[in-house]
Amino acid sequence: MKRNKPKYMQIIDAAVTVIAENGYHAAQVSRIAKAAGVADGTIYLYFKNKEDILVSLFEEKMGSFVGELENKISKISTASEKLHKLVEMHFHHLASDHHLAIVTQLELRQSNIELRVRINGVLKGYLAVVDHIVKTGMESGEFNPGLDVRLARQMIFGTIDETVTSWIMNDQKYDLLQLVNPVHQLLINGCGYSQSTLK
Amino acid sequence: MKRNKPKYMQIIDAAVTVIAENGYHAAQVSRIAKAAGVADGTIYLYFKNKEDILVSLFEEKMGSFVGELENKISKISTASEKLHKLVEMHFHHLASDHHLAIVTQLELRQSNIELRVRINGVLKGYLAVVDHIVKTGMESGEFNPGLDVRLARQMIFGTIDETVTSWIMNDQKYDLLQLVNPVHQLLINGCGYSQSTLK
DNA sequence: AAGATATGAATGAATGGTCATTCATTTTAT
DNA sequence: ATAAAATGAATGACCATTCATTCATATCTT
Repeated sequence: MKRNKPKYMQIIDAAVTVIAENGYHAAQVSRIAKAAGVADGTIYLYFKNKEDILVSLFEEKMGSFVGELENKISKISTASEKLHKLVEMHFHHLASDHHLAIVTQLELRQSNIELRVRINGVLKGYLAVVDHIVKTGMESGEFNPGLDVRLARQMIFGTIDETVTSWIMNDQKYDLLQLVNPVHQLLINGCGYSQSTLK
Repeated sequence: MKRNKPKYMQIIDAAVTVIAENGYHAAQVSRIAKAAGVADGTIYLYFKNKEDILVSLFEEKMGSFVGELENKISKISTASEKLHKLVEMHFHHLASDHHLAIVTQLELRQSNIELRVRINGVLKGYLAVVDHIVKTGMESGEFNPGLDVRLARQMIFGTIDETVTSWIMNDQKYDLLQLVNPVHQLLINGCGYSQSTLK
């Protein structure tokens, strides 16, 4: 019903820009409307309320990303290489859209908890991909078979997320994609000294 | 001047409780005042504004923790054991005060970016401890000498933080302290298969 | 020692600015 | 001509902050 209405996407894109450039608190509905070239009231023809804009934004922008991710990763055989691709795609996705990166890493997190629970729902798909990689690695013998899958997932997601957030907070002064290899290396081998330091 | 005024701490403790139990948005100044057994106006004798309560809260509760951390860790010789102690103290600090854990992991993050920058200032001390551990390990040969210290810090902090946040979001259904060993193990050896799986 | 005076901590009702949301009306499409 | 979509001014709820006033305690005066 709403997916192929042009105004729907117009409003979402305007919201990303307004929130990224002015911050969550200054992102009044009327400002988003103006940026979308639409009347305030029009917003409410497409979204239940202001929060719904935020969740929809995340659903639209992240939902398709997870699809792509699943697709690309399914074509790779080793767990280590799957993980490498995950890190690369995650970094690329956000490095190629600074506005979206600011919104997801900083602004969206200012939402209340009820909203964050809904956002977590969207994240579930992403985390399922991580879990799958971990399980694959454990079964193939690439990864430690004694791993706690939940913990491994939390390490992988926590590390990637913290890396991106730091990058954003440092005004994207360096190239995020250059960190793909070292981050992947850290996830596989940790801080400890390891024989196989080459990818 | 303000540190030994009883009302100051009274208000901070009330704020932790009110915010943890009702959420940031429902934590009106008047509610905090009532919980502290104080008039609304009194708050403004001790705090510049509402945000100042939040930052002060974090400064008070976290500042002393970093001091303790530095102290304990300086008495340990190996980097791996230092890291183990860091994880243990971090988990213990939050597992022993659920209200504080909710406030730091969920509620405090709803603050605006200006405020988060101030919060990051407080965190700097904590992150310096992490950096120090990483450098120690690299010098002693315990850790991979090719590590990027910033990335290693982000992995360590990101993993710990994500683990605590997940624990909170799952209503603290399991014992956080039981995760100290596996998390430490993950940080040192990563997901990969490693000879030394015992601590 | 008793009263007079000063201090500043504490109070809480009132204020004022902000914005999300609504809806009567207009415009566009079929 | 009818329905559907869009408009944007008006509304009203919300809540941080203010400030005139109170009150308990300390200090001074005789």
